Amino acid sequence: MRDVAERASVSVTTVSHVINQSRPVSDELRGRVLAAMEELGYQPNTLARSLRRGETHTIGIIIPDSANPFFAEVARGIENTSFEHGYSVILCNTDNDLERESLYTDVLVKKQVDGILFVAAGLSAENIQALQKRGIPLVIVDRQVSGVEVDSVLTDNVQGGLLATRHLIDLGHNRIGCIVGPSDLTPSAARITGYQQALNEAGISYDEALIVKGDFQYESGFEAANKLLSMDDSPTAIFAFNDLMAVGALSNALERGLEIPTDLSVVGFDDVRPALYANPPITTVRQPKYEIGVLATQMLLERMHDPTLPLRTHVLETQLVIRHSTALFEEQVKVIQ
Amino acid sequence: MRDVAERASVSVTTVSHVINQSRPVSDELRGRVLAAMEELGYQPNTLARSLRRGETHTIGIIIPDSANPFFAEVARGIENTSFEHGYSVILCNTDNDLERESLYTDVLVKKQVDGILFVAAGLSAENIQALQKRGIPLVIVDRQVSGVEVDSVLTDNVQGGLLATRHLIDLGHNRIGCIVGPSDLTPSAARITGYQQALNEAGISYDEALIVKGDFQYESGFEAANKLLSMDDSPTAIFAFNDLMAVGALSNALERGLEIPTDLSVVGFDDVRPALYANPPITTVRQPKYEIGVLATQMLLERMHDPTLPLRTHVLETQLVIRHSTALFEEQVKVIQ
DNA sequence: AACGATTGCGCAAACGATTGCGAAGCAGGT
DNA sequence: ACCTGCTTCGCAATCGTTTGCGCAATCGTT
Repeated sequence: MRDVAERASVSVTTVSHVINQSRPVSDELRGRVLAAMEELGYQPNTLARSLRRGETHTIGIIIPDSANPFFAEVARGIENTSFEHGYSVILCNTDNDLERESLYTDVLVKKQVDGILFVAAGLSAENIQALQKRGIPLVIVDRQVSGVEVDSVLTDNVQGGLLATRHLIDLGHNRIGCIVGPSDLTPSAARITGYQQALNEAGISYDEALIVKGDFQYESGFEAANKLLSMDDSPTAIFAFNDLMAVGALSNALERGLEIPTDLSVVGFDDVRPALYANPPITTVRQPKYEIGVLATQMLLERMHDPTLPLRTHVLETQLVIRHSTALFEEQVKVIQ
Repeated sequence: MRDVAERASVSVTTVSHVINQSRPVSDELRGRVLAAMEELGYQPNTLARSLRRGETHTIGIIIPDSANPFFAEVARGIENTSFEHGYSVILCNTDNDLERESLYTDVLVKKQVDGILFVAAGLSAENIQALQKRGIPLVIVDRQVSGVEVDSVLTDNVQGGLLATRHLIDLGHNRIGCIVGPSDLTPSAARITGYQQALNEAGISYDEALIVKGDFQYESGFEAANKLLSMDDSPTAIFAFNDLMAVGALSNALERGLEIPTDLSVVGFDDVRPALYANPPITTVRQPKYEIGVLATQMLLERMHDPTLPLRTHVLETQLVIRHSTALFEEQVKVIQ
């Protein structure tokens, strides 16, 4: 910048002002400065600017695994809208490792990011409050933490569980297997609630034996279905709490020679691409993944611009996407007879 | 930092030195400083340090789409090894938009990243040279650009095409449909070469009609297979240049009532999860995606530490992963008879 | 007791920008 | 001729660190 100033025979002050248009500059000088910048191939040093201005135009995103199709989509939503608003994003994968998560948040605050997006993160209420105390804008995505008020965007998992289960019940199923996620993850708990609620509505009793736990990965869905389908009184439908597990369940059923959806209905959750790619394409509960990312970063940006804003939490609706992995139970009975 | 110094009754110099262990400090003072830091909850400002030291411990990664399972994997490789070495990564998705790509590279140099990883980027030889002239460490991944020497890591796509095609030929196929990618993408061209080479070896003539173009997305694979399978003399096997298109092709075949692999063999490329999840699981040519990411960032780190290093280009081997979407053509014939 | 080494620390100048304050020049009004 | 008010620009402090240089005290030798 000094070089530019020199070449244009002006002060660095003036150079700064033509760059930022922060003060009127005569056409004469502006021209010289612009020319000098061009000739020198000058690129402003954002570090120095950030140091002085106290803003980095960078946000951090802390996420379990950006290679997981669900998170990948919300990450894209985040990255895209950040880009549109002139922000860069630092990507931090935690693999659900709490230590790595806190290591990364430390890095982010040291790097003076303007805000942090926690998606499905495991941080405690205390952690959050500590960050809030420091005045760091943040929003929590896809996980609610009790005991602290914080900006957050969630999806209505109870509703999602309800939708999926009702759909199956409407099709005539009354023994519905359930492949759930780790119980400490709030979304999973909420979906169970929705499941139970739908059973209640229909007067179907809740059978603990039909619940088997997975870890949201394909393999665990395969294994879970294996258990479910080798029961004496095996379910006629399976509701997996995410699509990856649903696909796993589907594979297991197919491997057993079952016809889908004739012999077994399966519904997933999330509506990621693999659900659509499956054969048959899997009925699922759609979460607006990309939009979640968009909304979350919009909230973050708003908070950054006005820290006094009241805390908000958005909860988004889910939507049942009916494809070809679910069918009437009556039909199945006929086929069997 | 000034506060810490004051509270410990030492100079900021000393504080700096205990933080960095860059100079011996008496236990007495060190203790006071550490205590003061603790009490104040002090976190060093990385911006200032970077400004002074001229290094940000941050790298940029420019990538078409981090939500694409292939790129997602290499991104994870990059992020992980960066993290291990104490580097953060700024994620830049381009969606193959050249303007966005150059916008992002500008941002990165202004943010003074220590290096840039271009994966499957579209930048020209001139762009690369401009960056090199500026002294910015960079490595190119998954795309070779001619007319300039630059660090890069590629996979042996010719070999990959060869492996896949030979496998099909060994199974007795001689009409092998080929779903290729955009022709301006170097990997696609190389795979075609491998395909042709394998045909030559076997004395099978190359039939232009069997080549149909896709865009590496599921849908285009579906459409391409649709064309291929409605030909009068339709192929008995399909080689798709990535797994997403292979899955699309599989879906189309299944929808037509074809049995896989009895009526049609299909092989993909990349070995991403969706290929494994498919029913039947798809035979594919594995690229070491994660390792590509790891290797690329190692190369970048090495160049950053020693800019005088000779330019290198690593080309990685592919590997045929045989699953259940391919079978002997003879058997097919028998079944038909 | 005197003298060079060694150890332990602080001063102040960077790094590359932004910005409050003030100075110079000029026009217009009295 | 003088004052007022714009307009246009530069000085220098500042953001929070790192680091070359130098000073003072201590130590070990002779």
